[in-house]
Amino acid sequence: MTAKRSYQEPTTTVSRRENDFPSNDDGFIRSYYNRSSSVANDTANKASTIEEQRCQLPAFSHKKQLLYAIEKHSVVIVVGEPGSGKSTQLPQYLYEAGWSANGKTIGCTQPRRIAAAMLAQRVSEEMGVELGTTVGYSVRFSDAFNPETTRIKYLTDGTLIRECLADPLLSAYSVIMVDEAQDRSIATDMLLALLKKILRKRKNDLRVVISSASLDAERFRAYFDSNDVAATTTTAETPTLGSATILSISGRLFPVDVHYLTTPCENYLTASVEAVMNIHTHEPAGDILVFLPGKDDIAQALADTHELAQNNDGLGSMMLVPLSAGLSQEEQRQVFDPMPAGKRKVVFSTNVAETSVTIDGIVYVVDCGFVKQRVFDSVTGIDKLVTQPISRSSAVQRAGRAGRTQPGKVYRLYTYEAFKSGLFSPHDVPEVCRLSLAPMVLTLMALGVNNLVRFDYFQPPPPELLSHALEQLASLGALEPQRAVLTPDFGIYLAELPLDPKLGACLLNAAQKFHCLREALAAVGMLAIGSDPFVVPNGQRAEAELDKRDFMVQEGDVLTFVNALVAYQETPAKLRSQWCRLHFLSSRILEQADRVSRQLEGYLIRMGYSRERCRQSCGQDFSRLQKCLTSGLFANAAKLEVDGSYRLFRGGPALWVHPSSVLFPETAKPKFVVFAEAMETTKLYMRGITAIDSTWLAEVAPHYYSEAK
DNA sequence: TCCTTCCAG
Repeated sequence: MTAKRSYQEPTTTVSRRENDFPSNDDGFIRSYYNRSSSVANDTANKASTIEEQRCQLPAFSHKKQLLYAIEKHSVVIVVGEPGSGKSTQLPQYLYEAGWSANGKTIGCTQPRRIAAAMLAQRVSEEMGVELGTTVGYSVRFSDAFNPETTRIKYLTDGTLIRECLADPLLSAYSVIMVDEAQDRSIATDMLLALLKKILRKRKNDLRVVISSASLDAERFRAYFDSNDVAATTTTAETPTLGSATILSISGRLFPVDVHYLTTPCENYLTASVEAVMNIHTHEPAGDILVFLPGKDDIAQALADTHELAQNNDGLGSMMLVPLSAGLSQEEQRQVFDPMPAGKRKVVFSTNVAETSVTIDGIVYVVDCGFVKQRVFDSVTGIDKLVTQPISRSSAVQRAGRAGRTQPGKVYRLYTYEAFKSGLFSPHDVPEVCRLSLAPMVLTLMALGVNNLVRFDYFQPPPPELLSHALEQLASLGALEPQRAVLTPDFGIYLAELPLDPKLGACLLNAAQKFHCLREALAAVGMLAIGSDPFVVPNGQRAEAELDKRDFMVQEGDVLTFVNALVAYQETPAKLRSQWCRLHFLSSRILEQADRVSRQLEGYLIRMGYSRERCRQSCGQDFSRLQKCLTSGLFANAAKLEVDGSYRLFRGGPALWVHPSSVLFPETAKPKFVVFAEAMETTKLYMRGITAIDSTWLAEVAPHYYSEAK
């Protein structure tokens, strides 16, 4: 039994918050409380027309202001909370005001594919046009637009960056709105920098709208203000434009009461279960959303809550649901199912529910205060998965999930003092400061950015990450010797491929040297997805493992995955999901990998490789495929140690075979391997392992390995 | 003895 935990009285919390929150985030937090809920909500207005609903959105009252700002400034930064209508309305206002009258397009980027598609759907309905005509979208693997007629186009920031490769000035667009810029993904940061560069060349005919949910707007303005946009010639026809200006749009969130622990908890898992039980026994109806760092935590919390609920009479009226990315559509659906009267839904979720997935009807949020984040170590070249305290903006975002449809409450499983202390940084560390930059550097170079150190980044990345990326690209043969220029026979093709450069190199080498594209496309498709297609259903471990033997080969995981994907691709489409169930394979993962490998085949064909070349198989000569994988992954070559771990040739920490690997049993361990990725979780694990012959290293990467060891 | 989340014509 765990000790009872007490929460501060909400009233005390509120008054303390207003008195001594640091002014920096004070405004943000308090804005939840001071929001007048005078704006009627959608359910109360079922009868109102689309046009009436549009007029009720907070964005509507700022329409004139926005249009004026965009007339006079080349960059407008819009700060708007969820529900303000900025993503749906702003592009429409611009369209109505004639910004696309010259045959140009108003683009609006989103960090996520689903958001782009859904917004396009919504806006086409509001405008009464068919999706794909005046309003369209374009994301990877799916689009609906017509270059002739589409005037409002939603796309992912990655797609727009790809469009830059073909049209460096983005001349098809008159306005580009970068939505959700607070996301700070590598793609968003890159896009901001590219747009700043483009603005210098398109002083008067391009407008940029940056929209962000955080109050960090000043930073965006400072960045764009340093652009020399207005400092050039001014004539009557081209009056001087102010550079960047800021506009605020209030949101439609309801007040959320914040509760902190009075004493720190030792274990966020037990604390979160207690919080759920407390809410369930003491609070009125309303669903609960619990934020936890990982899937394991979710499963454990769910089991614990289930047990506690069963042991307490009358508490069985809860419906417990897990939520994380990677669940099937079917599994995700029950998160959205409305509850019958008297039943309370409790969703245990990872970060997906913070931005990607929005669940209606959440009244209570339990926030454990932690998140798992990927961090890349440029010294070892190893990714880590680190559980760490969330940022304050993340805490605000999580809290906001309780106030979408009615006033709510958030229970933070940490103390107010801790929240106020340096433990919670104001913002998340942006991706450019914590991930491998090789893909970004490759794209920037393809766009003609040659001086990567002096490039005008939105936020300059750490030098060691940049030099690691340059070294990696050079070692793969993508750069001219001693020069930061892409090689014409390899580097520029590598930049075309939507892949990590290591995997792209495997693919190009398969086409150019090893003639095994059939399998290489499958291997790279699987590795790009990064998931294990073999599933182990509860209680069927033995059967699943037995069946996996049909695909398993001693050469390792990648070739085993290739066997599974090739077999999947040879199964008639109609039978595939049944075939997957029979063989304990995930049809979702194989379908994704198949889609990626078919898209990559399309790229190769456009590069001039024939369809026959793309279908060329290594047959039973697996060593060709193994060499091909070695040719891209040679920097991740490791040799077996006596304790069963592996070590990189250049030294470094002990690397372990993941228990899910076909090479996990002691007897299966080859002397030498290459792996696709190393990731530190509970231990430092290799992923996507392939057995190799050590003599191949000097053969495929002589510059890296002088001789076999 | 086990992996957070996104994304790329």
